[in-house]
Amino acid sequence: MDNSAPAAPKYYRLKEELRGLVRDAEPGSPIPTERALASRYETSRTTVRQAIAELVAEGVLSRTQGKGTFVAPSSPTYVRQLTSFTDDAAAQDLRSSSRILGIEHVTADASLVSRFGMPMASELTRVERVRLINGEPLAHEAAYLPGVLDGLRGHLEGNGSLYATLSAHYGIDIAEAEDTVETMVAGPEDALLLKTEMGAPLLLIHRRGLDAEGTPVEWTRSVFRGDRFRFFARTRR
Amino acid sequence: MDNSAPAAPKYYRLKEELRGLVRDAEPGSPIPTERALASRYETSRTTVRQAIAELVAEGVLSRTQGKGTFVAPSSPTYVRQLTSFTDDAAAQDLRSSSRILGIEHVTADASLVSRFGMPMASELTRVERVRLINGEPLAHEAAYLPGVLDGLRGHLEGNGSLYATLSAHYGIDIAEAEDTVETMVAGPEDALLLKTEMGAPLLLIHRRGLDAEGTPVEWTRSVFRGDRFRFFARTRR
DNA sequence: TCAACAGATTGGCCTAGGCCAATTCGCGAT
DNA sequence: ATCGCGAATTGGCCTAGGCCAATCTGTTGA
Repeated sequence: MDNSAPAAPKYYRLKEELRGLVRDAEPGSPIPTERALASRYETSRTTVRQAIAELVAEGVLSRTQGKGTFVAPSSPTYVRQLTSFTDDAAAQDLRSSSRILGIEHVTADASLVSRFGMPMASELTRVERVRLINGEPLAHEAAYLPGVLDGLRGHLEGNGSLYATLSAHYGIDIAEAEDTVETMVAGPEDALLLKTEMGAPLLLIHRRGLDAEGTPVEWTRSVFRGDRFRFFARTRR
Repeated sequence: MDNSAPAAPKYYRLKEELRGLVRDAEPGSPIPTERALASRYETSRTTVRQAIAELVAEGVLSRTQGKGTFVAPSSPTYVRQLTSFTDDAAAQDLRSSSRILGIEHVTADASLVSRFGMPMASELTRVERVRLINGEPLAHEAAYLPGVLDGLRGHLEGNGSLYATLSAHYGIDIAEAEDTVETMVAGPEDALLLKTEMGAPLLLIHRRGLDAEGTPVEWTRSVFRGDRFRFFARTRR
């Protein structure tokens, strides 16, 4: 009779069931505890946790040890359109900010030179930051810039925009950017920095920034939360 | 003493351990069975399975019920660069092909019209396909094109390229494309069509194709396997 | 020689429950 | 009232093992 969906695993049916229950619920409102759900749906906590885990990965739910599981606040989805994080956020009426994890000078690694086509600069500046939207972590990125940029931290703490700072204080203008977008699974460090869970899907973006002459002047590795983020591109043939 | 990584979950340590073992292994070679690994590492099968599941999601391993778990063949990573799937594959020396799931005429839905800025065409043509690289499924996509395109199936079965067919037989030339890229988790249908696992990370891409006058002439929803695929974009300010 | 069948093997899914850590709540002392 | 402490609650992680389905393997019989 019913051969439409006979083989769907139990955790998946539960997941979709929960998704339906949550759809009309107030963001931030709690859902029943795992033990309660296991009892209500006559299943084991393991199965409930598997269903919840995928909904968390999709950004539908969020959970905290000791507190409970909640309907995820519908965080604004940040869309990457232009080349500057700060400009993009402003264009979407989002408050952007950054937490600087470190600024340091590094010597040009062979892999950096070859993989990213940087000119043979013996010294590079590395800027590692967490990018926040409305106070919530969205991305973790490390930018490499050729040369020794003195006083960069001070300038960055001022307005936050790397591109604006580079243009105003160092005469570096990024005219063109090449982005490569791929998926990634969150490890412990990513989970911590982005306040997400291990195993959550992330977007890994490598960017090469070029100036007006086509010379590479930036290479950045960014990791974005898979929920809360979309990448936009316009291509002409 | 050792406060470097005291709190890393067991399944994660096992995952990285396995990743190391597999790094130098021949693609396609089998790894020990889940039960054997559980015994060797003095853990439970549940924990082993969690470690393997993430490695499968990353494309490092692949497994089949009844057969075993294997080092994933290092599938070529398809990179989306231009606007045409067929052209991109050719540029990367990959054999591309398509499996047509259905071609049908649909009446313009309000959501289609509003969300994608299609002109008010009462009739649309919907083309649903699975795109393959070297015979392996890479993407599942559904394209909507304005108007009733007679004989489309025949032309598509000929060369496979939708854009080439539209240009040659229907006078439709896509000059510009707008892509939105986001993550997604594989459900049962996606897993089946793309020969991947439920819960595996996917890339969901919505494309709006415009002709030389800027009129929308295509809207496509594509789901790509998260391993095996990268998206490339070049942006000028 | 080869086909068919029976058992063993392997991953897919699930159960039942334990211990720990983070958080919350209530009660008692100040 | 308020602070502090301990118990209860909740998610995080793990164990041990069961049943099923898909696959493989060896044996048996035509």
